[in-house]
Amino acid sequence: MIKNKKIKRNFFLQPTLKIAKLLLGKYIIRKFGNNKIIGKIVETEAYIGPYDRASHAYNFKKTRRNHIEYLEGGHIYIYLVYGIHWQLNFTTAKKEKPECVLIRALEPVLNNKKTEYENLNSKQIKNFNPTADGQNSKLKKLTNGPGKLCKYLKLNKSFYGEDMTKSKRIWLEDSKEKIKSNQIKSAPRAGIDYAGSYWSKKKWRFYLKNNEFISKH
DNA sequence: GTACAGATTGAG
DNA sequence: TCAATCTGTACT
Repeated sequence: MIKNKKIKRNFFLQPTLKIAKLLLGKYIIRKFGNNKIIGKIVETEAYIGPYDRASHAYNFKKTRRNHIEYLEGGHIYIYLVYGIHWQLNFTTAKKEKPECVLIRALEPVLNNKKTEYENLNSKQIKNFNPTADGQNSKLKKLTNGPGKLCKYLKLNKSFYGEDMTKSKRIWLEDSKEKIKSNQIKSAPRAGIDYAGSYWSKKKWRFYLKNNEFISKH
């Protein structure tokens, strides 16, 4: 359940690995017109530049694409991979420390107001039962990957550098439930073999145990 | 300038 | 298994 409490700056200034875990169970609220698109975070990955070889900011690398990583925690770092898919990250740590957390999967939240579900009609939403659906549930496929959740939340380059603590169109809210440490699983990060085995084996990917919406990998 | 790979996805 | 095709890097 969503706790009507917006996440503030201090949250994003904690150690990055801690934030990656604390983000699990929190809610991304995306205001779109008169609607709210809401998703519960169920999978994240930490990237700790400049010493993390898998990070875009390895060795203090700074490019037109990644310079926003150097901002104070709480900003959106969004970029295009493979020329097609947007990837949503939140910056963490203090200014000039290029650390961030990638959001890899969400669980869509059915809002009692009108929530937008692309590719789903009202009948499908009504009939959806998250505990009884099969592998081919359309809703399940909607947000179980970093590129897909950006499409679901209608995010694009215009969110580059957006401040999550000030924005009127996207922010984070806390959960009423407390996530216990035994509900959190960790695993190696996805798609970073180029960084070498030392970094690609680091278990800096976190997800909620037994959640139906985590990404395939 | 050209070549190539990547924090991915969906179709076949 | 493969193609979609933007961004950054390593070369001519």
